[in-house]
Amino acid sequence: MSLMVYNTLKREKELFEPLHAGHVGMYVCGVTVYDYSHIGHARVMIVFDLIYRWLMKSGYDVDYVRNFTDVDDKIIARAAERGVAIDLLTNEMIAAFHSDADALGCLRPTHEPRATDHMDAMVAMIQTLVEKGKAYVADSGDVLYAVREFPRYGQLSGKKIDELESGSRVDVDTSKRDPLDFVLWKMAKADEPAWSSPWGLGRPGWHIECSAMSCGHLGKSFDIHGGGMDLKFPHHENEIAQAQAANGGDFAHYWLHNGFVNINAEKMSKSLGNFFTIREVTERYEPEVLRMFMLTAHYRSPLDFSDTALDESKAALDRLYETLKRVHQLAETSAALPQALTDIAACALPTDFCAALNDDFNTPEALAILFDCSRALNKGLNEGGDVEVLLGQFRAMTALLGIVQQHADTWFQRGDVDTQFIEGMIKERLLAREQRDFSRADAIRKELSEQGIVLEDSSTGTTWKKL
RNA sequence: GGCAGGGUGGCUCAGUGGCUACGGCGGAGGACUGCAAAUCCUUUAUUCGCGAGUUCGAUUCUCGCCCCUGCCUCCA
Repeated sequence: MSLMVYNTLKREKELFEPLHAGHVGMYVCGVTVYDYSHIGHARVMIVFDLIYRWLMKSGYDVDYVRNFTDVDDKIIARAAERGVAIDLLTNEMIAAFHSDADALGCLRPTHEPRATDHMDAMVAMIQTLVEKGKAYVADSGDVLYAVREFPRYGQLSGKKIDELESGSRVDVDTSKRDPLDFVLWKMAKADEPAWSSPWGLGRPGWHIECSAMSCGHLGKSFDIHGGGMDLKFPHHENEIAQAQAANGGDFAHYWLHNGFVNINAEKMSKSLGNFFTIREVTERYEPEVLRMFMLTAHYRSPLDFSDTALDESKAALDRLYETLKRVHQLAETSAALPQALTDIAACALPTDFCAALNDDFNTPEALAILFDCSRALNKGLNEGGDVEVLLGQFRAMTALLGIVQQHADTWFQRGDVDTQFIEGMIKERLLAREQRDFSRADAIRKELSEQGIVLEDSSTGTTWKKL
């Protein structure tokens, strides 16, 4: 089966063919670590985590690199504001990022470089650009990239230099040869962190960081470069210009961009105040709900965030967990544990599920297949048929998507609950039912229900869950 | 203004040149149950923004129009 991916550079889906057989190099732009990550970041983490998982499942040896931008104006400002050292702030935010990503079920990339650990590579790349006449030292002392010296500038975004300049909102900086020229090396101001370079003390511009880190880990040419839609221009455009001009290689072959998380159909942003951090959301919803929510839409589509949408994702997930719960019940009563419960690696994915993911990572379609499987499984469980194959598929699909990874009881019985009290009430109700004292039984159920506890009677006994 | 991507049932979200337009949420009816819950079954868009064209046939291709979002400044 072959993987088709939408390549922003070509503006069409194309067959994915890695540079080196059996191996994939993937670089994804990470975050600037000056604050907690928001749900927009969560989308990038989850989207590329899924892509990472699918590439590995497809048999590729994947080098997945995601950076941390740990030197930047915002970081400097935030550290000053808080009166703490920059390291302290960035280390704290990186730790927070990891705990968020882990909670969302994202696997750690193979490499997570920090910009400050790659200064030499950045300086070297800038030096090459200066030597090749693609960059120059401006009157301000900053080193700038000369966009006019790179004829293919605009290949990714489809923008033309002249069109960009007419109606441009860029403030004209007189030290620039062209208003679009961007900073490669910024001269240090007093009290700012600085590194030495042939042009004096300073620090790198944002764009060169990613070019240096990606090429440093993956080579001059590699397979996939990803990031959020808004990074297409100017960030990725500039990365291409730098890397191609400096290395002469073709840089990344496939450019993948995920759509935005919107609030009320508008882009989430701090200026609009419609901004949620991952931890704010996961305080109110299980992290898996957020992950599920991200998978319900195709990765390139915009995704409207709301409590209603989250509630729907929660409901959808509950449905899947109901199936799992029944499987657990089956396992408890049957002599031999189904292999699918003990050995997920041995479980095969359905062909149409694979086809969905091979079609530009179509997770909504993949989920539809999962739900079909869930229904078939429920039915098989109802009718007492052989469900081994279906169960294996169910487990394999949920494992790949990174959802339904908890025990059903953990999922349904979480939160503030007095288990002993509930179990006691259930026993009392059972007794009442045996004596056909249904009004007493119903009173017990009502009392529990008022505490958000729902009872479910089945042939194997009564179970409960918390709403 | 330039560039990019959209408009599919009450909501959400897939998809295809032609068989009954995927799935989830919600609604209705039924089976099961002492009654529920959960589950299963049935049902819920003569129709895919509007108009025209291509075609034997278009929601799917082409053109025009209307509307929405993003990028063009830091941004996932």
